[in-house]
Amino acid sequence: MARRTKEEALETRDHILDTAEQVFSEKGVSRSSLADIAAAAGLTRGAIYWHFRNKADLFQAMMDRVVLPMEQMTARAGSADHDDPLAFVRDCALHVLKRVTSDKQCQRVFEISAHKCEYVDEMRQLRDRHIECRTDCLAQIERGFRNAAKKGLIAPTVNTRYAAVGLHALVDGLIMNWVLDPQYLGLAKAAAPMIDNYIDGMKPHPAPSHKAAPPKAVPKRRAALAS
Amino acid sequence: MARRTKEEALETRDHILDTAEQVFSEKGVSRSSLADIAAAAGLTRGAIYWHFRNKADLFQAMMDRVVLPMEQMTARAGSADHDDPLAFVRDCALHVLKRVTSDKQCQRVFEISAHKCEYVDEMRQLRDRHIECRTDCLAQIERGFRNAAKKGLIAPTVNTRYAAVGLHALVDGLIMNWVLDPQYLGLAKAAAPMIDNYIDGMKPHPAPSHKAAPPKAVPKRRAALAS
DNA sequence: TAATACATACATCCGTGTATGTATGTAAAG
DNA sequence: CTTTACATACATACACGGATGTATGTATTA
Repeated sequence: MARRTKEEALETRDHILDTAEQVFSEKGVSRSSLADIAAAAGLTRGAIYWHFRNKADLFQAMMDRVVLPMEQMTARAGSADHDDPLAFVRDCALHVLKRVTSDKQCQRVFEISAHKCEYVDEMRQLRDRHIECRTDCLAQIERGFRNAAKKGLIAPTVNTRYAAVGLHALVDGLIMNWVLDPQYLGLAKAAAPMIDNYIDGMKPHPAPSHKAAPPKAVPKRRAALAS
Repeated sequence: MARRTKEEALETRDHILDTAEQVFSEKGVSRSSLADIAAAAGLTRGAIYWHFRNKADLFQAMMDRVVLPMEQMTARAGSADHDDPLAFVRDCALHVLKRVTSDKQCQRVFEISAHKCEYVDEMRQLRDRHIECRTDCLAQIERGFRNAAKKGLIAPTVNTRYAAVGLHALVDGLIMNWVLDPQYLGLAKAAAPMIDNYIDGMKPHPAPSHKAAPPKAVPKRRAALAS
């Protein structure tokens, strides 16, 4: 073969990334050679080395396709211009979970990053980025919680920092465990009741006050938890 | 050198495992050669091949030293012979978290299994075991919750299955995130309030009933969450 | 014609597994 | 109590494949 048009070259690049996802998912990152990926893509290593500097660069590009849009979802979870900040945080968490369960590519990439790669050496920058992203995410959630606390939507005894860390750990733990073995839980259906279980636990105790409920029709939150 | 006594041989074996922990933690499992480990231990590959069949066998032995005792902790979280099953589940979760934060070896091994190895090929059996262990753990937690529900310690609207999955995901997520970067959270101090936040959210709403509280003095659970 | 988009070919290194060497402990035979 | 014989606990040496990076070839295309 030889040179193809720029469009086709971009298709080739995407095809390499798609194939890399599958090969990484099957054999793990470090056990996947560039020859494996090239063969699975119907190409040779020459094509890969043309589009990417090395395996780490290829891996990075593969991650970016999923992580970049995902980061945008959490970036505004704590924005102050909502009349129900608590529900907004809830919806953001659910959006992330829905995304993972519905988007196969997202699922594969999360599975790879969680259980099929090692955060060392070149991948270490990925770890640093992961931590940075987590810090931002936690800050957003906590902002949302603090806004909710000001409006009396959260019991004043709740530590918003710990509550934010807890929610993040809950969502993160659910994703990690689900991608490890998707059939351990119908996550798509369980997501809402589980998140609500956590969120509702933060609300003031006395009664499901009539002040907070009416604005948005969410009557069956707790009822959905019934077995 | 030559043959040493059986005692010394066992010491050598343990020393190899200790060294493997450190090397794996630094370079990741797949990038650590047996030569690296041998050199770091002041030995040669011959010694390793004497005590272990190959790297996978060595890794397995390293994991067993931590995982086996850990599995015992969760194995009886749901036993029915406690008057406060809910508090017992809580204590089990806290014990696990305390262990991770206080036992350096446990911390390193968890870090390796979470972020420094790939669950593929030979390691796949480790994945299967991980899943099996999780299934048992979930069953125990759910049993504890059901026992608590019978005693009215949990709101009847709570789905015990989802609640168990949630608690496990929370603890798992906390551990994974903490070993990734221990300084993101003072886990030792945050553990109790965070677990209590989750557990308390499951309790019946109307009032901190006088029927359930008196048996064990747990007056300040929610207060501990105050910021 | 020159840059592009790959394929092909080559040199190098690294890790594994195994085979072999070797010195010591251990136990039975004398 | 020696001596012999064998198993143990490693160290050393070798053969092999496999992955990487780069250099070069080649057919398009702009």
